[in-house]
Amino acid sequence: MFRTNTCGELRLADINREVTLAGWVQTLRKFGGITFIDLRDRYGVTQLLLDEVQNAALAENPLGREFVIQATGIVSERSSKNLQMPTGEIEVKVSQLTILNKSATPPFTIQDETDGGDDLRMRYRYLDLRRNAVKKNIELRYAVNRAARNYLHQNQFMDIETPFLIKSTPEGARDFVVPSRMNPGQFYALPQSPQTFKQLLMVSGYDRYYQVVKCFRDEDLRADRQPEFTQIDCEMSFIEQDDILRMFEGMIRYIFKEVKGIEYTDEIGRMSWEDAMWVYGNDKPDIRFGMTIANLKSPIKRKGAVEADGFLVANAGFPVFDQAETVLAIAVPGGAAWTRKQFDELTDWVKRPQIGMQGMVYIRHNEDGTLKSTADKFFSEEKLKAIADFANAKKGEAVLILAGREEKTRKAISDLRLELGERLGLRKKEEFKLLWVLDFPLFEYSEDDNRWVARHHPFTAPKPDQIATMINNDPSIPDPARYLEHPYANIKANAYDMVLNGNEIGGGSIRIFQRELQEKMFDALGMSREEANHKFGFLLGAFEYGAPPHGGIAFGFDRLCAILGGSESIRDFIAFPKNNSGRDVMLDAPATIDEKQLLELSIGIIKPE
RNA sequence: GGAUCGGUAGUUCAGUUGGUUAGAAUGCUGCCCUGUCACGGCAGAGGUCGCGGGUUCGAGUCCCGUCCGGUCCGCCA
Repeated sequence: MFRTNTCGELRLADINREVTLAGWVQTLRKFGGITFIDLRDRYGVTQLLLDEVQNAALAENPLGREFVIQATGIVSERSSKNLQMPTGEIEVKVSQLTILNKSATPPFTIQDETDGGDDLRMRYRYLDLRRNAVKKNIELRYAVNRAARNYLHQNQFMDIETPFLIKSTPEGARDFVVPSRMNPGQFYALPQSPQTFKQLLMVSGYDRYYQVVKCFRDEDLRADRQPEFTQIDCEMSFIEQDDILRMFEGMIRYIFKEVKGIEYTDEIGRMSWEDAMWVYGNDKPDIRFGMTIANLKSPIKRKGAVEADGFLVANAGFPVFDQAETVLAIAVPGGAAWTRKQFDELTDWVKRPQIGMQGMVYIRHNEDGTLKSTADKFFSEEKLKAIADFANAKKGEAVLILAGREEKTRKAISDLRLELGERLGLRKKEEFKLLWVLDFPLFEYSEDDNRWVARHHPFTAPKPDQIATMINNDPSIPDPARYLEHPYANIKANAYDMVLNGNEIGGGSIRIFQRELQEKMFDALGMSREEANHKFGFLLGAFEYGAPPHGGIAFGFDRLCAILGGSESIRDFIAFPKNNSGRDVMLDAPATIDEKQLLELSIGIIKPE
């Protein structure tokens, strides 16, 4: 037998057994007569003890870090124990040691706290994966995968594979393309998601489908974005939105329980997209903390906003506010005690190009009830008090106010809110808060193309009571400046996102399942009938042969794992990730290919001048 | 496409106002050590300061270009 046990399982109860272990040399600790070896495998670390005889043999064939060895010996109680490690009460007194393979000195230490930088770790990813810290992420990923599959299987979902070599449909993200040798000049595309296939499976009657599947998008990357990533992709027939929400609340609860041991019993809130944007400035709000946004220039009363004079800041003779499209405020706990320097630092933060605000106005609501502001000149203390009250700023808090163009200011105050939440320690890693965001707009207006684009994707159904609005109105936009007045601007989609701690972890929709409505959708997106037929004729055709009502959802598997693992970066949860230029630095891919290969593919390289 | 931070020993980093022979820790090599587990002690090797150009009596340090890596915006669901 190659090995009788793993390096993680021997205990006091195994004393006096003869065992054989195999693994990697983690460390060597040599003394005059004896040597200790920490032997590591996937399951743990066990200490080996070499006596004088073995030690002498070691001089002939020296060991080094990461050598692969096999050791046979007797399990013994240690004379000095290490209770930090599970196997710390025993050691194996080696009688026979075989070097199975040598190792070069690794370029970084294979420890929990490695001395290797990211680039180096990625270049030697196979060594990095030996580290406990990375291994536990990969294990967590498998646990999430297993839990999702178990739950879906228990609920009659079927895993059905769909092709990777498909047709390019430039709508949404850029496609990765693959040249076809047998069809010169023609290309496959890699799927951005199995969207149309899962819908076809619904037409075929496989009424509950799922897949843990790779998807590909040729767009620029981030810490939480990879060119190839994994989705838990699901679709169901004969359901309404509520059925899907409940089914997948069940799944996420099951995952929390199985993977984290957390019973997530709280009701999962449901918030409309409009409310999310209004109260949090963001369509994926982090609801672990408050600091909700008050709109100082709007008369509209909303959930979470205190009833007050909405035009609080209008016509005060303060040009910054008067000229702004919108004026938004948040209240920061403890902010009244901040120094001038702290406010200046935060002002610089919002003025960075990434945020791009001109400045920030603030009001201190002091503990003694007085109010002090950078805009004192324009507002009486009563007015400041009214603003503070409207922004829900209690004594000891500060009101931070940003003013400017609607969209930019809303994004800025949302970023500011998240930044402050981070700085004040309100975004606790070990706290998990789920939320559904519902009723997204079906369309977004594209200034570049002066047409509507699908916010989610072109197969998303409008709310049932808005189908008529869509059917009965011409999608064309006569005056781009007034696109908001077009009936299409207000059509809401039967779409939903699941949000966890301010991250979109899943999103989906009820789909269009009737040919007429689907054609109308393509019209609305400015796609001619020919173009629609060329790109999606197969789907439109399928809709003529008894397509059932259906809908689905897809979860970002890598991101879900990262959040459950308490990390910002999804790369730690992917065995072989790419860097932020889309490169695999271990393989050094992508790479050029031979002239001969290019010739076979009928491809020439155009050099930009 | 843009912004920004970084690149110095195998590795992680320090390097003052431009000034003699570029340092530390760790890793590596050798010797000593029978209870370590971040073992300890002594000695030693190890550098194209990313690359190219410029300014200067003199550049790791200043300037320009370029390559590589990180983060973000645009983009992306």
